[in-house]
Amino acid sequence: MEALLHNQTTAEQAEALENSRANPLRAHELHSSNYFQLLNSRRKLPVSLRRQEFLDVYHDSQIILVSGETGSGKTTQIPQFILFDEWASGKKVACTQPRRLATTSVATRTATELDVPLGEEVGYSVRFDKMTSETTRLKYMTDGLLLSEASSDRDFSSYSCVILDEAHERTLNTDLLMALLKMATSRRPSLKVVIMSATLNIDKIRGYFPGAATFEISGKVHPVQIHYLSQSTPRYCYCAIGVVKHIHKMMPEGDILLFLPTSGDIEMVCSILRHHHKDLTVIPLYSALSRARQQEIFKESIFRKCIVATNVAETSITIDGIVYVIDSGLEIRPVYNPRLRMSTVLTSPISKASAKQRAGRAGRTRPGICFRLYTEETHNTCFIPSAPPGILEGELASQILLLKVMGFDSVGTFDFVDPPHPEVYLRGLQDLHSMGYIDDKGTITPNGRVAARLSVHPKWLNAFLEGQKNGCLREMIDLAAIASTQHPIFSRPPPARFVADIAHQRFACPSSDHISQLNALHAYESAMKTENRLRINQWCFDAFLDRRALGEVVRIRDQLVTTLQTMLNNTKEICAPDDVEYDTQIRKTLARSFFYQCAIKNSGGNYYLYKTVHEGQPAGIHPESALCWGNKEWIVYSEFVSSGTPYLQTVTAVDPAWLIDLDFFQDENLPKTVTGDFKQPRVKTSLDKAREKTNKVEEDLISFEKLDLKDGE
DNA sequence: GAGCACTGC
Repeated sequence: MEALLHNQTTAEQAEALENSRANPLRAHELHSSNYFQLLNSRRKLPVSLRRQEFLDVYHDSQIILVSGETGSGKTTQIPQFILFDEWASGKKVACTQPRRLATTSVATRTATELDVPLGEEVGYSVRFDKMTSETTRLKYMTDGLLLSEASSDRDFSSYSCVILDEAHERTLNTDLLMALLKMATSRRPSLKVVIMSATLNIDKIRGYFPGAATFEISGKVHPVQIHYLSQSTPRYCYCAIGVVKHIHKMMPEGDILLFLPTSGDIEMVCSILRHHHKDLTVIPLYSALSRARQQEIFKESIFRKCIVATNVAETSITIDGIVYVIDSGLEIRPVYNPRLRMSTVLTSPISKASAKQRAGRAGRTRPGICFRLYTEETHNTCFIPSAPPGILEGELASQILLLKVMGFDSVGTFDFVDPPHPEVYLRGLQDLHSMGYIDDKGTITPNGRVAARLSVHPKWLNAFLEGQKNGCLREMIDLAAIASTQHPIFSRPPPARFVADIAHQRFACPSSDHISQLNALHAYESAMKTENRLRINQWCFDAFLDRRALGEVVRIRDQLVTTLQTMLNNTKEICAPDDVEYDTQIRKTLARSFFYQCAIKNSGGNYYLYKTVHEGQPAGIHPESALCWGNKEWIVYSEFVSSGTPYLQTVTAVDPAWLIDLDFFQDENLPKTVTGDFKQPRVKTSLDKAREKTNKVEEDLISFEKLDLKDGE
């Protein structure tokens, strides 16, 4: 490698080094025989044939856009090309992925290809899992992790090149990184940036980097024949069942992948399919399932497999051997409503890009067929080209705070690929201000700096400070960790939902769901001390607690404890679970730190039991809550979500006396009397009707013949 | 007249 000149290498030089008996990255070691076998197949990849061309482009530009479909080998090969070219720089090459699993598996693959132990020259870094060392020169990492590194080093000074992979997905983190890298390149001329994306959405990104060079690679995929319905149907579940039946009875072997929007649909379709086809292996797949149950899809089966999945199978989990894809054309999408501070989820049509991606899942190993349960016209006229970027869909308070802590003050005029909606931005600023993290001028405060360093939502810092006063800081940290896991700790598997509810009773606190959660977490931790590993699984199973989620809670909690060590050292815990005051102190702390998320009994209306104080929005309490009967006057809530019906989730009863001295309640915000009828007529959409029908289990399934499928494309 | 997904720090 010593012979290679920084940013002046040729493909010939690099390939000569790759061909040599000794490993160029580890001069004293010889290549294994497996290495040469792999090298042989790598050289046949479309991208490898154009290495010199790529290097020419790379040498001439600071920013390079690489577009190419799956199967081009760009994710594993391009970083290696760059690694050789940047070797002499002495700095690292970073390659980001939007997901943890992709990060670790692609790093493992690349380390094998370069014939080095994972964690040495090639490593990865994701939250809670690092495989890197001083010798690491090529580092795969999640986009979120690079972003958090950037918060203390906005010049990316330890890297000579940053590669953002899957940029077309436009995750919030990737978008932020693109903005930060664009600025960093003007400050650091030696920093190279490579944006890798699928071909479909590249125009927007190209417009964002006007001077960037482009490099396009063709992919190697098998053709997929597309069939559309000639007439659309609201009964997508039954339609799907009909198509599965047709494929299973009439078509040659090959596994089936069916995309449905919700886990409820999936469980229903699975049970009907299992009932009617004993010679078909039917497997549900969605992210809330345990790892073990997700692994079922990879198991060998003597029968044809039919995997019924949500979006997870679109990007996160790839399954080989799929020949038939059935696409309902629907998905669940979360959208944040800044005006109501409410997150909503709705079933909506997917994008053309998603439809293409879903169809592509049929052609991974050989030519396949995709059945789309919508008409060609629907696809062409109703589907948007690609999913909206994440930055337009969510709440942005933590991202604004991050940019402020990095020293970018006028975030409103910040140069993004897509600037966030002004209302979301203003709401974020307003929230940060009311939490005391920015001052009247919009400058970050000392508390704001601490909050930005937390790995949970910044709003939790106020709960920690309040907890410190009331002697329940540890409990607040536990609650912050529980709120940050991706799955609830209380497991409610569909077939045993009500059994689970009964099992959860042993943890229930009648006045607070937060305390119920703490009870469950603490019971789990004491079980961890006394039971062995195998027994703990059984213990969680019996208690209907999600072990994966609890494990994650403990890891997040420990991370928070490390970040907040000084604060904890200065805090005396005066509360213990057997204290009479324990519950009261926790509820009081929650009340005083989440006062802007409180709701009051809605005496005027009988349709929604509560209304939020801040927004005056009527809502019910989620049926999972112990407080759902509405026997408490004042509550604070953790989440306000709507999937049609607005629900307050994870609620705690509070005493209004705890709130009265807060600034927030000294003005007109405090309702003296609650009047008014909040009963609102709701309009039923066609999707609602569709759902209703599919939820009724009927025996007369639509037979495939009646569907009248016609050939498309 | 409704207990809907998926990522990341």
